[in-house]
Amino acid sequence: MNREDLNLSLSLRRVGDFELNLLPRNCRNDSSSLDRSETARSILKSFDVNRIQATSDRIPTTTDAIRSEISRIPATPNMAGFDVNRIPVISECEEEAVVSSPMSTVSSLSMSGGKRDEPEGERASSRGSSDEEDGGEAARKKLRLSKDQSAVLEESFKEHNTLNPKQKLTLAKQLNLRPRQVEVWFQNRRARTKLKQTEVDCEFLKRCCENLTEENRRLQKEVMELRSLKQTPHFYMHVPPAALTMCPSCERVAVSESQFRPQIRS
DNA sequence: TTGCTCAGCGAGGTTACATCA
DNA sequence: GATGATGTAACCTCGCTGAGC
Repeated sequence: MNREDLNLSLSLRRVGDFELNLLPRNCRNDSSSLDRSETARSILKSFDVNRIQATSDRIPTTTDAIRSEISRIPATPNMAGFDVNRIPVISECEEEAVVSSPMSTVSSLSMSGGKRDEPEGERASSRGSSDEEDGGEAARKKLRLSKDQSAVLEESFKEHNTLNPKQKLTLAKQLNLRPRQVEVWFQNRRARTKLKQTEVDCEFLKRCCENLTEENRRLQKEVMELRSLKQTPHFYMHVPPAALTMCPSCERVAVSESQFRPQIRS
C-alpha cells in the first residue's frame, strides 16, 4: 500500500519540521468544515475491523468472545425461554407504556461462575422493596443480558446493524425483551463497533506516520549526501556518462538518480 | 413551491450498575 | 470485605430527515 492507495498527500517541509497532512487532496483547504477524524475514518473505512486483530488491550474483542460463547451454548430452538427479564410479551401498542422495570426480576441463571446463586424470588423482592422505599421513583436498574440473548442479538447485528421497527419487535418477542432494550442494545453495539474501528484506524495512521517519518529521514539524508557530493571537485568524474543529462533551460548538468543511485548510496 | 412543526432515528456522550481482580 | 478497573445497559441531548399541513 502506498500513499496513492490512501489518497493522501504528504507535505514534508524541511528537516526536523515536517508537516504530515493526511487529509484527502480534495479537502485540503476545507478543514473548518470537516471533522478530521471523520475524514480519516472515511479514508480507512475499507479496512474491516473484523479482519484486523485487536490492537489495544483496552478494547475487548467482544465479537470473538461472543462467538466462543456461542460455540459453547447448546442449541436452543426456542429462544423464548429466557428468564432474564421474564416480562410477559407485550403487545406493540402497550410496550412503551409499561412502567415496571425489567430489573425487578433479575435472573440468577445468566450470572457467570454460579456466584449469583441467590434465589431469584428473594433478589426480586428485595429489589422491589428497595424501589418502594425510594418512594417509587424509577431508579435506573440495569440487567445483564444472558449469553443466549447476547448471542442472538449479535447474530442479528451481523446480518444488519440497524433494525426497522418490525425487526425490532420480532427480535424483542423472540428474546422476551422490550423493543426498547433491543433498540438500546443495537445503539450500544454500533457505538462499540465504531470505537473499535476508530482504534484500528488510529493504529494504522500511527504506523503510516512512522513509516513516512522514516522515509522522510531517509530522503533528507540522501539530499545531504547529494549536496556534499556536488560540492566535491570532479564530482561528475564519478558519474557514469549515461547518468548525466543537461537541463535545457538552465543548461546545468543533472544526474539521473535512477542510474546513479547505487554509487551515491554506497 | 416554500416554510413550519413534529415524530422518529442514529450518533455521541454520560451515568449507573455488575463483575472481576 | 473494600476498592479500583472494566464492561455495558440505559439514558440524555443534538442533529438530521421525512411526512403532514
